[in-house]
Amino acid sequence: MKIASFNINGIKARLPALMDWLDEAQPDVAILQEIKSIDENFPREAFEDKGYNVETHGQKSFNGVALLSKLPLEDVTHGLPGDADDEQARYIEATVVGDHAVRICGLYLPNGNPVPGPKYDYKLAWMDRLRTRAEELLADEMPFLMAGDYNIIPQPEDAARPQDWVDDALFRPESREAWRKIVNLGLTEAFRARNQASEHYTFWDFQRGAWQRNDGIRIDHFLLSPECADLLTDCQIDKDVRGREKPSDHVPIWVELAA
DNA sequence: ATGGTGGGGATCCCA
Repeated sequence: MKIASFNINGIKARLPALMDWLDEAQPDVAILQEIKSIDENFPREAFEDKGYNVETHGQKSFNGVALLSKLPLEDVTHGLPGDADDEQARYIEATVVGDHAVRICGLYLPNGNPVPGPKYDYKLAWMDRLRTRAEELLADEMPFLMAGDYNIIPQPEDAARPQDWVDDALFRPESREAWRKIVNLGLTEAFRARNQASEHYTFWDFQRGAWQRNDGIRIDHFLLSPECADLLTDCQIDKDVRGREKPSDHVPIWVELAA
C-alpha cells in the first residue's frame, strides 16, 4: 500500500498539478494539507472520478486537511483532541483496511512564527496534544502512522542553510525537543529509516529563488508506530514535482507498506 | 535591515 502526504497550498490553485501527480504516482492513500477550503467547496467529485473516497476537514481561507483513499475510510474523526476551543482545521484520522488495518493520522502542524509569541505557544501546545494522541494510539497496538507537514526541521542536515533557521519556529530547540519527545515514544521516522544521505528536502520557499538554489528544508514527515514500521518497505520524496507548472512550495513524500 | 513570492479573498492575513 502506497501512502503519500502532500501540502498542496490551496486546492483551487493546485487541482491540475494534483491531478497530474495522482495519475503518475498512483498512491492508494493521499494525505493532503493546506486545502484552504471549506468542506462544501472541496472538489471531491474530481477525486471520486479517479476512484478515491474523500474525507475533508476544512475551514475558510486557511489550513484544512483531507484524506483520499482507494480503500474505504473507516471511523473518521476530525480535529486533534485536547482543546475544545481550537478552531483551526489541522488534523484528521481514519482507518484503512487492506491486508492489515492501519490508522492514518493526517496533520498540518502549526508554523509557530514569530518566536516568541502566541503563535509559538500554540505550536508547542499543539505538539503536546499530538504526543498525547500518539500515546493513546500506541496503547491500542493497532498499526498507525502520523503524516503531514510537521513544520519541523529535525536536524541541521535537514536544511540546506541551517544557520538561516536558528531563530525560526521550525528549528528552535524547544520545537525540536517537542518533536523528539514524540519520536522517542517509539515511533519510526520513515525517511531517515530508509535514507541516510543529507540534502533531501520537501519544501523550497517561493521567495529568493530557493528552488533554483536548492535552498530547501525537510519538514514533511511520516512517523510510524512499531507495528506499522514492521511493514515499511520504502520511503521517497517526489522532488521533481517542485519544478513543474504552478507548483506548491512543498512536494509529496510517500511510504510503501506491506499492508 | 529589508523585501523578496504565492494563495485566499478582500483591500490584509498567512506562510
